[in-house]
Amino acid sequence: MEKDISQAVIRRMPRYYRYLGELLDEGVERISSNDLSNRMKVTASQIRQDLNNFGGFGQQGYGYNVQYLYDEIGKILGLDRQHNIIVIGAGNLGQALANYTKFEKLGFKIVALFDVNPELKGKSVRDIPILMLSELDDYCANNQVDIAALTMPKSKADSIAQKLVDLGVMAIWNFAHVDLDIEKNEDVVVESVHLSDSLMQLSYNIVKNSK
Amino acid sequence: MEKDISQAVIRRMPRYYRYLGELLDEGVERISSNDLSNRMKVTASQIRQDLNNFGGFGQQGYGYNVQYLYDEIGKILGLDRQHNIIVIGAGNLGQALANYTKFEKLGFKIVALFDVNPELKGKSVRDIPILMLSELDDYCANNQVDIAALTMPKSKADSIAQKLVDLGVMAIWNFAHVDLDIEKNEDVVVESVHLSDSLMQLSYNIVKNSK
DNA sequence: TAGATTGTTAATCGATTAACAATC
DNA sequence: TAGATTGTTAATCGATTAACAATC
Repeated sequence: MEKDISQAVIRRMPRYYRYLGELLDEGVERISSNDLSNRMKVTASQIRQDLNNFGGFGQQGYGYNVQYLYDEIGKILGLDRQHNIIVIGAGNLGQALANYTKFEKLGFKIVALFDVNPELKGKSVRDIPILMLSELDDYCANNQVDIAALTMPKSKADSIAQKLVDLGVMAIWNFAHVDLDIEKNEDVVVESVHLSDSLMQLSYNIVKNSK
Repeated sequence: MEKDISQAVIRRMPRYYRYLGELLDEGVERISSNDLSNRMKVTASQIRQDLNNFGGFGQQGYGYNVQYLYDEIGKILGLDRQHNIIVIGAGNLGQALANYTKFEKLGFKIVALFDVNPELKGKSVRDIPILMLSELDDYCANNQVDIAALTMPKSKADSIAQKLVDLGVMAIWNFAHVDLDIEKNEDVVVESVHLSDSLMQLSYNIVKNSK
């Protein structure tokens, strides 16, 4: 296996991708690490170092071709393939995720939502069906599921995460306010969005600012 | 001003708070940095270093009193005061935020939602009123607003963020898929939740894992 | 007191920045 | 060719870990 690239670098890649997308929209064809660094408020050195973890995408004296770099970063991030997502929990957050058309443009397709509330049975969001949690096993057996997003209460998170892994889902996008037991398992990819943690960080900075 | 504490440390504080809360629920009275490190999968050294940025909360030979440490970290994170939040955009995500009772327990109270869609006029979520965006100026003039959460499309994000700052809101919780211009302004606290970035990071790790 | 565990200094490791030779 | 800018090595900076004296 190749040397692992640090998480610090990985975290910055989507941001590069975002800025390159904006440049494309503006019709910019090429950009130097220096110009990009001014836009993004990072050092040009960091941009060059980060990119060179994956290969030499630029050209001396010219800079980087925006479209080419955009596509290459897309490949690095796995955006050149489709990922099927199921959402566990069809409450507001689950439905919000299902309504984001942005994700689909990036190759992430939400294919079904699951809930325990019988009132939601038979309903759908943007043609994405809401199924009962009891149908989960069946669904996973008959459909390709790459990612499961957990938007249900944290008390259920660990058991459902374990069940999903048993059903063959190898990546969990966790919105429950806990660290999942399953994270200890190296083979499972877990990415957590801890909204209350984010809010506390915000709060810390408010307090700091007001001093 | 005291020496700034690194963002790496700040990011870890909510996680400590979370684990201490769980310990409290379990009725654990005291814990050593070593025992906590086993639970959290970090080094005991890091825990002690992190905490000592803010003061000596422990006692040699004893460890840390869970309740005391929990309260102290709460104060550090500004959870000992109430923060009023308005949410701009009353779509699924905005309503999902309004429905999280968890935030309120942490001192973050969502007081109003704003939208441009006239169909939402007069409606409410958990008794939190949905107001029209045209009422924003008035509302901010007559109510204490500490934080504004942006859940509307990114095309509107910069202009609304600027407006909010002009109205005196000093912190923005940004869910739009852009970096805000306002972030360059040192006085404004901006915390962004970039869901698509998070998904791309997840995707990178899927690709890496499948190799 | 003896044992445990912190607070803190010192050592190590990794990430960021600077510098510049290579080269388009 | 001259100028620009990369890719990459070296230097710096900061964060993490280890070690241990202080002390409960």
